[in-house]
Amino acid sequence: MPALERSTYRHGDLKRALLEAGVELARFGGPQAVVLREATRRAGVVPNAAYRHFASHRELMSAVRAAALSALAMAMEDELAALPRGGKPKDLARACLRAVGTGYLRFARDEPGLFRTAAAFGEEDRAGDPSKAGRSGLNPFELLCAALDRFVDAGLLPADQRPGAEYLAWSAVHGMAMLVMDGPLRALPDAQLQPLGQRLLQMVEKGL
Amino acid sequence: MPALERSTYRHGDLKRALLEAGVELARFGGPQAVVLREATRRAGVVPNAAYRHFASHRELMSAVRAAALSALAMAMEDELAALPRGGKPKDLARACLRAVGTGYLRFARDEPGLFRTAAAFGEEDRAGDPSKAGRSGLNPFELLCAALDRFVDAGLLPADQRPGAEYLAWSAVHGMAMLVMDGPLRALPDAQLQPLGQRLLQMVEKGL
DNA sequence: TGTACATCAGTGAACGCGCGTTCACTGATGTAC
DNA sequence: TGTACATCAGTGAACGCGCGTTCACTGATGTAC
Repeated sequence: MPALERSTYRHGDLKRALLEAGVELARFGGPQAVVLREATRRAGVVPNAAYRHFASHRELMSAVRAAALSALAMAMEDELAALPRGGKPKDLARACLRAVGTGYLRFARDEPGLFRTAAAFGEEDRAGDPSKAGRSGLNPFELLCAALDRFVDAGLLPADQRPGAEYLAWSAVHGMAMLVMDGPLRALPDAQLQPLGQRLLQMVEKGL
Repeated sequence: MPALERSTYRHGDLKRALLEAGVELARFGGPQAVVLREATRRAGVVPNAAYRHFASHRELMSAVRAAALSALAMAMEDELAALPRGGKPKDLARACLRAVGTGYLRFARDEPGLFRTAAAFGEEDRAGDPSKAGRSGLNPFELLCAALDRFVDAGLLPADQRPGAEYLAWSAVHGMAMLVMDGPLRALPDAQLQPLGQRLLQMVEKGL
């Protein structure tokens, strides 16, 4: 099994290459498609070479998932960054929560494979793992919590209703993300999906 | 590979036995665990015997999924049946929608493997397939739609808000079901999960 | 009522596949003298 | 500045596993005469 893309005996950056191959596999096939042997194939390396860098398939998978979570966090941050500056605090708080939800839904739509990988909760979750965070250093869940905290600060949500609210909001948005990815909303054109997503977020705002 | 549980050459009811074995596999391991060879093993039969009754693994899977959907529908109907008779129409309509959601969440909690199988939207969906329905003849989605129609009839939801509302409600409840099954709410004790589910349903009611 | 025969449910053996993982190895790299 | 050597990244070959599926078969059942 000679190396196809490489003239040197050493690869140079195999760990990164394997991770990138794994992410690419996840992108098109979801977590199921993250196959160690296929990642090594794409890196132009013999299967067991992976074991120099990952102790097991599980460990590679875990790294891929962290990358997917990080990408999701960035999609949410992109929406936050696109928000107009200034305005009334209440409007801003509303816009932030909406941006967080919109980013989540957009990522599920644009990158279903990566989204499914990020949402594969099966693997354990070390809190505060920076490899799962976006540019702000917050992971997707923390971004949601921060937006809800602003909601309370702006007086849009009674403080005694705050605990657990993150799971209510997350549920609503996560559910729609699932229906969009491989559920009955998969075939819905963007022009109809976009307003449906906004209605959902409005429901959360009003219902919290 | 002699039959272990059987003295006759013919099995007698192999199709049913395979389906039941498949459901049992799904119950404990989700859709991934529905393995044709294992189902035949449990039925005390040689692997290829399955092909007398199912054209492929896919077809067995599809039958198992229909059974899971049917069980889900029944869990929802159980909640509806437990509702007190009489009362004001508005209260009744609210209670119905809540019952539908509660049944959905309860099933996800009690039968995560079957729930994941029912929610494996990958397979195509023939509408009105009676094998996916509960005792009322309605499948889970149709039960939700019926509850929402009542909501409109009772004057709790403007008719122009009705289209698409099923996807908003479904999203919220489905999302929480996912978080409960293998997400961060998995470890939450029932005593805390129950009120959280009710808060979610209240959010949907208010937010629609 | 008894016998010949068609049907077809289940058998036995094998196929090719791809996976994760282990083992002993080889050879390029970089450091110590 | 040159050489000996330790390190360790990648090789080569193989392992056991379980899967879905195909083939030619066998033998119990039920029907037609």
